[in-house]
Amino acid sequence: MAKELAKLYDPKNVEDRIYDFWLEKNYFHAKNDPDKQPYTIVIPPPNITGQLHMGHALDNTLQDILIRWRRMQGFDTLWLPGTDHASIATEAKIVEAMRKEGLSKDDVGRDGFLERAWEWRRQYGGRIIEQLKKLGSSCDWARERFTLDEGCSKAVLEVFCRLYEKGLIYRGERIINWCPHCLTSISDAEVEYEDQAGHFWHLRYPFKDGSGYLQLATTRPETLLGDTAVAVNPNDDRYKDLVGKTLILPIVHREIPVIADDYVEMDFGTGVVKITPAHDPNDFEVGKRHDLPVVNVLTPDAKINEDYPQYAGMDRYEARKAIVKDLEAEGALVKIEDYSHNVGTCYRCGTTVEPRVSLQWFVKMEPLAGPAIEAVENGDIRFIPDRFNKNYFHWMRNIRDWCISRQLWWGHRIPAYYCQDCGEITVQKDAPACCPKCGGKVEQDPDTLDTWFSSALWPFSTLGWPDDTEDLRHYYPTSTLVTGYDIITFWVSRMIFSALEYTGQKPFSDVLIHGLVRDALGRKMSKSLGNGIDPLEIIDQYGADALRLTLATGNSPGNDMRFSDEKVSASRNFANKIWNAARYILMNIDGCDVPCALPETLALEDKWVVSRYNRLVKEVTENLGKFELGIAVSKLYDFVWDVFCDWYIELSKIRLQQGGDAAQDAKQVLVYIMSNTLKLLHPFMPFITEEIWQTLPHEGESIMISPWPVFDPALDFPTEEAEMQRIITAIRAIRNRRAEMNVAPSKKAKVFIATAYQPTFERGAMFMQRLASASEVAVDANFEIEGAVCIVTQDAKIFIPLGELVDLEAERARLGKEIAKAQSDLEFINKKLQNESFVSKAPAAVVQAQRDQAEKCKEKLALLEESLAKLNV
RNA sequence: GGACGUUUAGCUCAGCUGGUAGAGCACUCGCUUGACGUGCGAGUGGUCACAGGUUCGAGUCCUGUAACGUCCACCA
Repeated sequence: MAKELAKLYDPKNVEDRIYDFWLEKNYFHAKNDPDKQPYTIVIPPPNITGQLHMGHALDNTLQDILIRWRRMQGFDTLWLPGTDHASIATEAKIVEAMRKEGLSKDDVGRDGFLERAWEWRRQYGGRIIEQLKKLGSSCDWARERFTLDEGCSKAVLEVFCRLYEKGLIYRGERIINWCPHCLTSISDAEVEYEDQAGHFWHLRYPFKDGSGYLQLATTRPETLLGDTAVAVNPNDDRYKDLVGKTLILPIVHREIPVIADDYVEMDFGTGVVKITPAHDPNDFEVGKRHDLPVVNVLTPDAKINEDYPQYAGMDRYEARKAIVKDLEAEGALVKIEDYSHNVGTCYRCGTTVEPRVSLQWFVKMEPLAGPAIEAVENGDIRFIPDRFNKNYFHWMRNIRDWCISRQLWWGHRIPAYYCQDCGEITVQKDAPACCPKCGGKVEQDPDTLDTWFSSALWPFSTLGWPDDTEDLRHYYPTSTLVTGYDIITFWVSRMIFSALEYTGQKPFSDVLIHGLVRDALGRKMSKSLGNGIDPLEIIDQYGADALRLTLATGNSPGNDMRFSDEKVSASRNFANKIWNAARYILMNIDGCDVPCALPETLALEDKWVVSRYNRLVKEVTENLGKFELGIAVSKLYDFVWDVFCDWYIELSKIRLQQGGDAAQDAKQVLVYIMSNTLKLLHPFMPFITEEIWQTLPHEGESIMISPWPVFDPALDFPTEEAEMQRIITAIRAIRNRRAEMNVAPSKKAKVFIATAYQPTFERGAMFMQRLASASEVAVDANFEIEGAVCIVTQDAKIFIPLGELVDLEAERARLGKEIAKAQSDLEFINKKLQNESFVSKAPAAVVQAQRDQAEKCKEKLALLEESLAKLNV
């Protein structure tokens, strides 16, 4: 940075250069220093299909703030980056790309497909990583991982085999959620429910013996093809005698029994339910209890299968129409009612999921959930804010087995081998040459694992587990996980039970939960709405620091936030403000000849700003410790703009103009406060703080590895702070009066101050000259100036002879107003003090404070009245 | 159906363990102030969603209501 700086801060000239400097110096690299306390964050790995969006920007800004802060505090920090292979999302992209070439998965085969997928990952997988760098993320890129890399895959195999041996992974025929578009099973967590308008079709199923019929209703008439029973409640007197009788299923004309099951609600509808075990999860359970046949009527892409030639090939909605028509023709349709119900959809593609019976692999969850619940209950793992405990507990306590097999090719292939001869299942890490039981030929399960199965291992698989590595020993368990509330169930919960089960340790101590970044109108940013804001465009326009500051400002754990251009430009303005404060200091110091330490003697205003700064250190550090990043940054904002720029820099101008020792002291304080404040600001705005810090006198080679400021009791100056505050109050009061009276700032005026704090105001005289347009300042304990404007503060009576400029009437009115205000204030306090129960029950200090205030109020009132009286003379 | 969150100045939001409400933006007035007009100074603007309760005292604690939002469960 040259001495002649541009008036405006231009991030484009700075950010890439600084980032390259950090990389070159290898500052992001975690040294694994056994003498230092570790602080570890593993990144929530973004999908390789993804582009950086605002959610990532927020998530990673928060992580970078924490990491940079802890690094400066002297921790051995590791922020471990990486990406997720995102099985469904990536596979869908590849399939789509192939479709455009006129190819299908079957055309290219498994190996050909995987080749394409890896090529895709080589080409695009690094894209989001480059985008994270633009944000300033100080990740240890040398440790970058990928969920499908060798190490992570090794961990996946290890876990799968261990769980299988322990009986916690099993294969079974269950009803699962099937996405007819992605053509794979998905877990319960991957289903999103939405309200959809639908219908109730009321149907009649006749008895075989011709003795009438049972009436029931369904929202999915097409599943009737797969009905294998009709159920009623065992306690339902209406139907008690009918249980065991046989019905004829309309259209199909198959015989099905009437059964009794508690699952049926008597008071809902007619109290009769058709049971389709193959196509409804509840019916599946009923079917199991009653040993009913499971009749599948749909193909994987949700078309009617070959068993029903008249409908075969129709998709489920076409079939519905056709079947309703046929039911009507057969006289089985009673009526159609409008009905709105919740329908499960695939969280990836939005297609309505189809419950489907199939052979899948599952993780038995109950034994794993126990310790996971306990770890949060006993405080080993903390959610911030803690209200998310409730979500977590609810999910964990009602957990169902986790369907982990996916009918996809892109992912970790299930290490299960089936003997083609004897049917033996062998689960092991390496493919067996032949069946260990009969020596027959074996074939590996074609399916892969749920993406979340590998991300569940992320905090330790990335550190080398299952091997006992140095990194694992030093950096694990990790410290903080930063993520949005939307993936607590998908990811956070699964990491917790996985870590406890496999490593015997928690995966992390604190989980900082943040909300969603919404648009300026509070809407979720989404592709379909087209209201997404591209963080890279914001960076391009305003700079990464401005974006980061915006995301940190007002950020409160767990709460959503709105993003708007106005906020970013306010942040950009703040960056510019800092830039100009630095410019001012650099213009006034001669090169780097100012030591970056406080001078031996501190003037009143120095002590004031140092004391304020010292308190800032404490507040910022404390709030970072509580994950209140928004509060920390707002304290910084206020200090920089209000305390340092608006007051201290203005005050410093007096001594800088005087020159000599006084000027030298002021320069030192300016440099000291500026460079230390930059340190506090660095985690939030890394680029600009580095750029400025490098130009100021400094020790060390980078702000990002400089020591974090520490609260110092020796820098606490409460007396001087209060003293300076009196002067500031007086200056404000004078400016206020002058503004009210429309006195041009260029018009200087004498100021006479009558006060009990004579020394204070004598010291403050020069400040008033500079900042309150005073031509000269006289201080005395008992001034009485005739024909002057009188300003009353709690500490002083200030007279300004502005005779010719004063509108007497206006002044009278104004004084009257002020008296009224003082009176009502006094009244308010007196009312309290006259309240016996207040005086007796409130703490003594509070009562005393009120008494003091009443006294001051009385004094002020007296002064005001006196002034008014004088004016009237 | 269950749980949670939000409701404070025109807008976006702070307000910790209860002691006469704050910031940024917007608005009004003034300013070629030797760092910055992406700026400086001064202002206008709020019965803190509503109703009860606890307390000497409630934006702050408790109970309930309403609106908006989110998550979970789900009756065919």
